[in-house]
Amino acid sequence: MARPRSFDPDDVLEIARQVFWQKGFQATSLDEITAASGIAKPSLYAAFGDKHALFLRVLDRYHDGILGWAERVLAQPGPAREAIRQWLTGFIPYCSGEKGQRGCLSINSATDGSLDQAALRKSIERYNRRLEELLRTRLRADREQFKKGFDPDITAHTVMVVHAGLMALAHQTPDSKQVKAVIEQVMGLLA
Amino acid sequence: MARPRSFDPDDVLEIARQVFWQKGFQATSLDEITAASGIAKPSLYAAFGDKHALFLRVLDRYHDGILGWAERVLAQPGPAREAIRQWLTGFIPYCSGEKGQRGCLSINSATDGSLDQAALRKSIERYNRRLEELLRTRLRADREQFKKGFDPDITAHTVMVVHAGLMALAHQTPDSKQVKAVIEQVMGLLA
DNA sequence: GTTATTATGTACTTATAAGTACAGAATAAG
DNA sequence: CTTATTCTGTACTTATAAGTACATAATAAC
Repeated sequence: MARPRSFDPDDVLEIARQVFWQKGFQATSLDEITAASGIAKPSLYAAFGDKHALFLRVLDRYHDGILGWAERVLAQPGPAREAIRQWLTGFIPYCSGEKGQRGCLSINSATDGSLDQAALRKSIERYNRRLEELLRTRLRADREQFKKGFDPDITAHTVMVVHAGLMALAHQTPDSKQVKAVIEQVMGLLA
Repeated sequence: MARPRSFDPDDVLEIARQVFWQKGFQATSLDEITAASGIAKPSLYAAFGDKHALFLRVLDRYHDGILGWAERVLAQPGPAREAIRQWLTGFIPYCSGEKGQRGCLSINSATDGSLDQAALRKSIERYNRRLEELLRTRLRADREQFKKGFDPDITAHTVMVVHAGLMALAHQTPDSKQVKAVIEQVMGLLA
């Protein structure tokens, strides 16, 4: 028995993600988000809390999206090697060329010194832990396909490092061929 | 025939670097730099220009420091493999444990969406190009030490990606043993 | 010592952006 | 239709931080 909300919170989170992703947390003003979304500040504050809380919601959403996708790709039948190759390859559009310029929202946030609040660190940490767990689990399961002495745990972490590196260097708009070549070379470690 | 400057600009750049590195460009106010350095704002403006110009000076200095060190390490006699292992290993204190938390000033800046001014992008691009060139040159020179089909150019870039990844993940304070293990595994690509 | 010149420190202006007060609009229940 | 309740938009307050005006201090040349 009250006036209903005039917008879908998910739509606003989607728009906020675009703005935050483009300019970063600090440099994004709420006025820009109200301009992009058409939602006035009091409504944003009522729905999401302050700027940090809004950003946390956006980041969690971003994490969930990537984790869901990773789960699907890494659960594929066939050799672990191919699943992981496909996982890495899937990032190419996001870490090369024009679209890749903004890099990864999570890594951009992790490297932003002004964002070391506990909640954000926790969200990022959890995301990385889960991603690495997916890789590790898959590599462990297919252990016999690899050479003797193959260490799935270290390899999972190495793949995380490569992924982070590709996303960090994405801001220089590298060529997609170059990214592909690096992935192919790294696949040499999965043997 | 005038009043001499009461401070060494290099000292101020050193202090500014610490503050910028800890908190990031946006979150660092000039008041914090005046507090840390004891130099009042008008003197900073007279000596360095505005905040962006000061940061650019700091970043260039940072780049020069790492490039100088890389040049020394990579010019070492002995196998290229060992030189590069030593180069990567040298970053361990800066990408693990408490001290590693702040990561790499250059990568932190590259991933900061609010910093996409031309001058900064150029400085970072040049830095990365030079580093990769040092690696590539060294790998090319020792080409015969590697297996047939070894590609020094791609490998140089892969090492850059790993380096960037380690620095990006540094903010989670990983264990130095884990970093070491990743480096050792990646060294498997230099064969 | 005087003077021209450049640095320093205080205190200011100005702009921007986070967060909110409040009046009015929209709905569901009765 | 009335009313309680919650949302919306305008306009505000407040804080912070970039950049500067101006008076003063310190030096080198003469």
